[in-house]
Amino acid sequence: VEKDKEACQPKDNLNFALRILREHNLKITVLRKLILTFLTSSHGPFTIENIYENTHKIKACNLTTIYRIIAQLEELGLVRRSELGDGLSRYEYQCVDHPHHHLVCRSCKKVVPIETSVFPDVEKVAKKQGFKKVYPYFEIFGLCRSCFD
Amino acid sequence: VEKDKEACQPKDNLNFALRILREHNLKITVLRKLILTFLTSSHGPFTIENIYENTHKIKACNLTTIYRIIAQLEELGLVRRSELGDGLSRYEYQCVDHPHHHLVCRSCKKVVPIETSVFPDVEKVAKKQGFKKVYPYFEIFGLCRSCFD
DNA sequence: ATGATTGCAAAGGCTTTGCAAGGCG
DNA sequence: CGCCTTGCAAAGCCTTTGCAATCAT
Repeated sequence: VEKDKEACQPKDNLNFALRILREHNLKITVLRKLILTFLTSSHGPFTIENIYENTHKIKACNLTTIYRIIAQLEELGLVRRSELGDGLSRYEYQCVDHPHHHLVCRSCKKVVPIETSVFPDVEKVAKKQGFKKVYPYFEIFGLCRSCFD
Repeated sequence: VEKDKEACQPKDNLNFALRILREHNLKITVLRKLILTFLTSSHGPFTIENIYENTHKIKACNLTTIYRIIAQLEELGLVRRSELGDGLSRYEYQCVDHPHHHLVCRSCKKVVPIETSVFPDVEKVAKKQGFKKVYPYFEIFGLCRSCFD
């Protein structure tokens, strides 16, 4: 999915996502809206469990359904998946206007966003290696102050 | 485990690893040696399955054992784990003299090593975010030419 | 009304654990 | 010989699948 620039203003993320759903003939169900509302208004990334808990306290639902909806959103490019090294996938709303990398604490999984501009050569290096496309999103691991002894 | 600089010459990786094992009172078993020989002489990263297949064709062994040995090697800092996004952990021998990042094709999982010198600001940026230590190893995802339509 | 979506139960796939047998030093 | 290591079987966990019931348009 190619997103329009103008659609990514903070408050429009939810509406943009709903539009994408409609364009793909996907119905605007209560659960989809709840999940998207949560993701577009919170800083992630979140585990499936996180998303399930948040959603479930508002409306009874099933873990399986969360898995399915998130998979669809990822497929549509509305959600980005991150692997932080503990075997749990994490997800966050992906806004093309605010691409960023993650600085991740290996121990406590604390996540700090880092501007993509910090690594200006990524694209160039990738091209040189024969890559046609690189994602402006990756995880850099380390230990945050409180986890470093 | 802090590694000595002089120990990381290509042909010494195996001996270095064996020394580390001894220093930790871990026995030099046939399987441990086979796995380390494979890892120190091949370019990774490899899945547990990869390692198992390679080892098993030389000596009958059990998948469980491979998991256990690799976990120990990772704990010792001799092996580095990578998550490439397909749910399978991958491992490669980690030599402090040759830290590098991975450029990974999201589709075919092809891996190209990238010199850490290409991203000189990583450390600085991490420090500014309150991180005491960052690993000079991370994965950058993209699509290689053959997988890009 | 009708095709998409959800819940529930079960199956899958990778990984870990328990325990007895075997191996290294 | 004594403790570490391995094999085997079973359990754990997260995730996916099948199918019938329910919902959005």
